Amino acid sequence: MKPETLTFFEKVYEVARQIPYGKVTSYGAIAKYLGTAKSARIVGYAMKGSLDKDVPAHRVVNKKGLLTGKHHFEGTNLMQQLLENEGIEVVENQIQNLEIVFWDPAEELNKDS
DNA sequence: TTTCTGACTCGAA
DNA sequence: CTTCGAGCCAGAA
Repeated sequence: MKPETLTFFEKVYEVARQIPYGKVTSYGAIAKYLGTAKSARIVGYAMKGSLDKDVPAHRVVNKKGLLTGKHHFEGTNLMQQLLENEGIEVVENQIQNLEIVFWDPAEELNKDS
């Protein structure tokens, strides 16, 4: 199908949907993978809509591993609970061992899908 | 149509 | 350490 028919949102969903269990990525990483590294904020905006989809939005955090989008989840610690449930350490809204659990779509994902 | 607002990021002051 | 501006795209008013 034509890429032009795919909106930025849809592309974000496809990438986010493929985040492996126990791993996380950043808005910027997804944006960069899509070719628009500077549109990281749009990725975040897209994630908000992804809450109604089969997208593990809780696995997407900002570049520093901070749970900046936790306020968009039901509770104040739901996002953290979900991450910890996957074996990810979260302290003070920040992911621990980020370098270990970080998943870069640009390196682990093929555009050919 | 324009204008504003965001789960962001980087660089500069 | 903090604060600001710019860049990006989509959707609502």
